[in-house]
Amino acid sequence: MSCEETFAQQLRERGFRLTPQREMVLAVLHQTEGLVTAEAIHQQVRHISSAVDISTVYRTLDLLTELQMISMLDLGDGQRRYEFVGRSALHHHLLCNRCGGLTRVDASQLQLLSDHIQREFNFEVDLGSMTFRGLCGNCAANPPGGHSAHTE
Amino acid sequence: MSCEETFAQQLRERGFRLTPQREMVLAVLHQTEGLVTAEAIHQQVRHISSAVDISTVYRTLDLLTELQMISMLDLGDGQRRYEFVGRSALHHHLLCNRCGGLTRVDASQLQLLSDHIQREFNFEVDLGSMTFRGLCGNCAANPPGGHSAHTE
DNA sequence: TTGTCTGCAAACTATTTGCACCGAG
DNA sequence: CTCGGTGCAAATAGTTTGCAGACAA
Repeated sequence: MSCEETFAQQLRERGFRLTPQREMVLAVLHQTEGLVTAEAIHQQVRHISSAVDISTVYRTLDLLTELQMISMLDLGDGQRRYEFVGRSALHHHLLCNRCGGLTRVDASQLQLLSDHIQREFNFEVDLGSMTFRGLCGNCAANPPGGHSAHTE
Repeated sequence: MSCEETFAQQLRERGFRLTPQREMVLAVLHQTEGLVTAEAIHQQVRHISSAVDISTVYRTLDLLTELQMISMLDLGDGQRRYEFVGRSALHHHLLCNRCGGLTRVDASQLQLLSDHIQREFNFEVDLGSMTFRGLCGNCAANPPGGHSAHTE
């Protein structure tokens, strides 16, 4: 079953409606490799139909997240990012607190961890939305103002 | 060495100054069990000195985070939370995407994972700031708009 | 038809920033 | 005395919301 059919079906099951706006937002996410902001999605959608409003994009993103067809990432930079689930293998991210660098990491190795958390805490981890914060090798090796300067 | 002495020393080493405002913010965090928002810290501090501004609190929180004396958590609800490092054993959190429930989990079991990421990706994970998003047992068992029909 | 969805515009709010004065070192 | 720190106030900006009309089912 195509992703659009899945979408339509899930909507129907819950009494939601399938609108062109929702189809367009899903299509953009489906076509996009990697993370996208709501703003970027909005621009893509306006490419097709210029009347679509950003608030509709937000509402649709909430819906798609709820249906678990996309995953939402909040990197803490004040701008959420979204990603189509199934676009690539399940993965999580490493985010450097200093330079903001983002590394994508295959999540298969976290399956054991996730299973453990499920059993131990009865909590269903969404591996796709996980972000590990810390310091990348580069920033860890070059601390800002090691002993004198504090230029940032 | 007390936490205040550590603080004073770290500031000196970097050419920063020790001000009453900074001492107060640190004291509040030191006394507080669990997560606090900047707003809550601000209120506590104003209890002592009513002239302290929230922007100073934010600037101090950035500084303390940089010095790794506190850890910053962004749960994605538009409000960051802070926590004194060493207040309790290193831990991470499980955040339910639906009900917002937060569970604190001892991080010792993640040490292996963290070591792995360090070796494999040369990335220094900050375990204390980690949040696993997903669904708590309760919400997973009671989906929203729950046509409570199928209870397999 | 009917009740959901949308566009519009205004609101929200946590956080940031410019600036002139203040005070720690 | 210096120049980093602070209070004040205004700006920022992503996201949310109220509402009346539009439209999928």
